Amino acid sequence: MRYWLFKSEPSTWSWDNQRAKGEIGEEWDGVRNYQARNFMREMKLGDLGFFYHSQKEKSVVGIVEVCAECHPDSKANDPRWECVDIKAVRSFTKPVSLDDIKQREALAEMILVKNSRLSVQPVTEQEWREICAMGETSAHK
DNA sequence: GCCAACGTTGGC
DNA sequence: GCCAACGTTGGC
Repeated sequence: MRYWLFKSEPSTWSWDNQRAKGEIGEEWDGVRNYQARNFMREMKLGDLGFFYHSQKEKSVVGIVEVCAECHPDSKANDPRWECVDIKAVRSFTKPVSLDDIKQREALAEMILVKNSRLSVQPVTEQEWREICAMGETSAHK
């Protein structure tokens, strides 16, 4: 099982929009970048991902799960573009900001930091654990 | 709002 | 197949 990060502008598609879809989830449509698409092709059912708000917030706000593997993007009129479906799993009790991430030595090599323009990217297990620990206080397990 | 970094397109 | 021109993203 692998870990990922999905980036979205809240004004286009926010964490609230995503959560409103519940267990059904939603297509991660709109990706028009080969690197990002290729990562989605590698995703498997049950893989987990971070949901990141770009632009003003610049924070990881919650956790999502892949609930449909790669398929054609229903909103694209070009068959090259594909996407997975994801559903919200839970919200962070404390969103983890890009600043927080940059301050951690262990997270300095994240693609989020190194290549800010890639909207779908893999996350290592160590990075996953670190950010989960930062975002979820012990009070909420 | 600016601009650096990165992708894509198309002429040659 | 190269590369200049252009477009987009996202942090600042």
